[in-house]
Amino acid sequence: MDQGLGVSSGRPALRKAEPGVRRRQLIAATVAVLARKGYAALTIADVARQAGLSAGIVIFHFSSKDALLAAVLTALAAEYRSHWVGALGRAGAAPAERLKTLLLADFDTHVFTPEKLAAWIAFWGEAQGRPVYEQICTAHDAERRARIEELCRALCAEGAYGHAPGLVVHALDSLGDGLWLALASGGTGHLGRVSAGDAQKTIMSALEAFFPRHYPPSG
Amino acid sequence: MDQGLGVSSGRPALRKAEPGVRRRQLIAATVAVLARKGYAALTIADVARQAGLSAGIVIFHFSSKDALLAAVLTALAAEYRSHWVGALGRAGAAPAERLKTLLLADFDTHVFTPEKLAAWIAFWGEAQGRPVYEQICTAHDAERRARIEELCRALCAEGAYGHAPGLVVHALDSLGDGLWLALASGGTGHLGRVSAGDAQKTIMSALEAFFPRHYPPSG
Amino acid sequence: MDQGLGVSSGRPALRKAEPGVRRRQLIAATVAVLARKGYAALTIADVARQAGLSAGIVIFHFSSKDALLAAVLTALAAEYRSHWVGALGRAGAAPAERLKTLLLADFDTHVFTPEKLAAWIAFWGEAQGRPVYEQICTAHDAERRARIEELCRALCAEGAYGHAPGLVVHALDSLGDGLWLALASGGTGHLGRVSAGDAQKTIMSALEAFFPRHYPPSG
Amino acid sequence: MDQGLGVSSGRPALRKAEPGVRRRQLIAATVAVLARKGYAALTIADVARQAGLSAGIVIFHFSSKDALLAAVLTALAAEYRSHWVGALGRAGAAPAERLKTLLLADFDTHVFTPEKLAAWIAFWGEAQGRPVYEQICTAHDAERRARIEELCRALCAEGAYGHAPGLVVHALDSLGDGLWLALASGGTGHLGRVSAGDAQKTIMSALEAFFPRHYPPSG
DNA sequence: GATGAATGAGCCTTCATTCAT
DNA sequence: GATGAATGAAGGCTCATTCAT
Repeated sequence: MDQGLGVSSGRPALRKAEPGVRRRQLIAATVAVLARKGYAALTIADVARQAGLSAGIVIFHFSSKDALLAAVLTALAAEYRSHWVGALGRAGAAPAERLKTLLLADFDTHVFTPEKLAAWIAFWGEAQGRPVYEQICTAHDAERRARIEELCRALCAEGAYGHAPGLVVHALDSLGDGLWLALASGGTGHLGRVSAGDAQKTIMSALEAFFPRHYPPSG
Repeated sequence: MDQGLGVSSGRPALRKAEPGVRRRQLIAATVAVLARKGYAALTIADVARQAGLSAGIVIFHFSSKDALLAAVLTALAAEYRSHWVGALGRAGAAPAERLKTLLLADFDTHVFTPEKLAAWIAFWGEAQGRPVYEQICTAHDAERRARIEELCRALCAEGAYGHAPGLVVHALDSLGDGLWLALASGGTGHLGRVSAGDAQKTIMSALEAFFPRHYPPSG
Repeated sequence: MDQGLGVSSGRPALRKAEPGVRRRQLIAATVAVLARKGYAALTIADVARQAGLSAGIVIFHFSSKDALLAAVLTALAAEYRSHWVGALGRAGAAPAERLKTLLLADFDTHVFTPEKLAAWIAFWGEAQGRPVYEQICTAHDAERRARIEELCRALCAEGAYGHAPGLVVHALDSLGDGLWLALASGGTGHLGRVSAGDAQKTIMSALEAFFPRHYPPSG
Repeated sequence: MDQGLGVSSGRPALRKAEPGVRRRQLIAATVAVLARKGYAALTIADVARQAGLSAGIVIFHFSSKDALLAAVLTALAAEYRSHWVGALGRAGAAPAERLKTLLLADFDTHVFTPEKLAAWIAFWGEAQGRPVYEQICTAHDAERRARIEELCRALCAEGAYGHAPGLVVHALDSLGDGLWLALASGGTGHLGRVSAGDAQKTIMSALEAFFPRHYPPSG
């Protein structure tokens, strides 16, 4: 359910909204602008217009454009983490199921809308030379990667595959990022227009290839 | 051999350089600034300073900042294509060798320096809403993808793997992009610091998983 | 005794303060900010923070920032006048004593704190082009100057000094202003750090020089 | 002769003016605006308009508004110093003549136009809390004050006046500042409109009072 | 070709003022 | 009376672009 950045923007401004609502509204508006115009072209005026508010209020709530963008990335990262943690919580105990759940969660279109994907990519592009952005992501990423690693090691041990688990982890993790890229940019990522479902099928085909005894090939 | 963007920047300006040299010099300077400051923060003045020239001359040679950036991306794409085309030309006739050659070529550190990778990522991040950038990449990418697809189909047919070739192509292509991301941003892409060699090993482990009869596992 | 601007600022806001208290509190806060940040950098938010109140209430009580500042200057001028008028009221009948009392009253540290001096100087600096400020001061100043002139003429007549009384008045009046400047800015006014006592001694040395028969040299 | 800040403003902009001319022109324009609108109300746009140039060029030459204002004060201080140093150079050897020359030099209307006086006062008003401004003035002031002190001590010794020389110095120095204030603000300084000639007469009357044997009373 | 002063559009940010609560 | 979110008008500053030299 959309509790995070899903505040629909464009509504008329209400005076005295309860605390936090304005921030969420402005963060959602920023994501929308980020997806539409990219990072470099985004202006505070765009965000304000998107939210149906004035430019002054953006600074009032976030102090600066930089702080707003950092808050947006933080919110995206928090929502991302809370999604995969939740999915893992609802998954069974079998490592194979858990790994599949974790990897496919990235392509749940209910949460990761094209807009949010585009916002992510925009941040990736600007992360170089902006240690702030890298730091915001790194903590969460490390946690998720550790889960993937645990599960891959469990599967490798159970299935006696002979893979170097580190490389498999690296491959599955990078594959996910690459698929997001392909999904978001539909062309820049070397591929034609693909859907989230295609990405999930691709993830599965990789799992089948790496761990055939745990994921019996469907084809 | 085409050294493309290899013109070292920062050298003192030479008067009366033959046409084309200045352009290459400025493109190399732009790549350097892109890697250091990212797309959004790049200014014409930065590029000029990096090249040891004046801001006016940048506009003189490229008409506008947008045109400069388009020229940079075009040059990167041309160099990229010429590299894999060349590698494929030097490879043998066996599909397995050709596929490996093609995929590993992306991580030849002689050509794809960290600086250039960073520049690529910067463009990816800004590609949304800038059809110009997508168009520049798409033509070349489609060509490379067609080669990968041919080779994968050949391997699938030869090895009777039962994979859906389309998914494998998608996986291998996206994996490459994800690895570039990991390589360039060392953390943002869900991963710790990795080397180009790690990326190549990871590619190989995927090839071994998808096509075990063609790439006998090394572990 | 009228303590004027002596309401200490920074205290927690009291609800339902009787009218006039809030105004005095805000005026005192403004003086404090004026002394700390100067005229140009003063903001309503600063004043409100200094008073422990909100920005809205400042406008509520004074209608506008300009009106607040005019009220502050008016209050300073009123307090200034009431001080020298009171001092003169307590002085004897002899012109020499009365002149000395009047001139030294400007340096009574009990009333003219460094904070208030700084606020005065800030207004002086901004008085050009702001006729409002000049008007507020002129009326009171003229009155005080008339007293000085009366007394100087009396002394000149009594002592047969041969001075042009107008020039002596001008000198004594300007000297007072110059000493305030030196006192307030401790360096900008051509002088090192000086105390109010030094200023009073300097005033006395001028009186001794101009009217030696009335103020027998102490040195 | 007016070499300092005397570049007349308002002239049409010439391309490629020799270096330093634009800076002087902009400093002169700033002085004019400072005199007309005061420190707080001065904007970069005002300065540019006064100089007949664009706002951008002000930043181009001075980096920031603060740096421009510091440059203006520095220029005023340098011109001030060079004026009294020059006057002293042209004066005779007698301390009495030298002191008179030094003190009256402050009121040479050829150099210290009403505009410049107003600019000085504006800086004095803002000097509190701006250590930059105080520092710029202090060095020069200390030097001038040392000269006054030397001369006063010489006169006191020669004339056996019995004054405390320190107080006389303080009085003469502060009197000068106070007279500038009176001159510049014509009312705020407790006085009606006065001329530079009045100020010089007032200075002379103080010298006559302090050192009657050196400056025989004219009245 | 090359330079760099100059312009002007547009952005971020500040801040006095308003007003619903 | 009092608060503080919200607005809107500037203002300082950046930067792509122009152009005289």
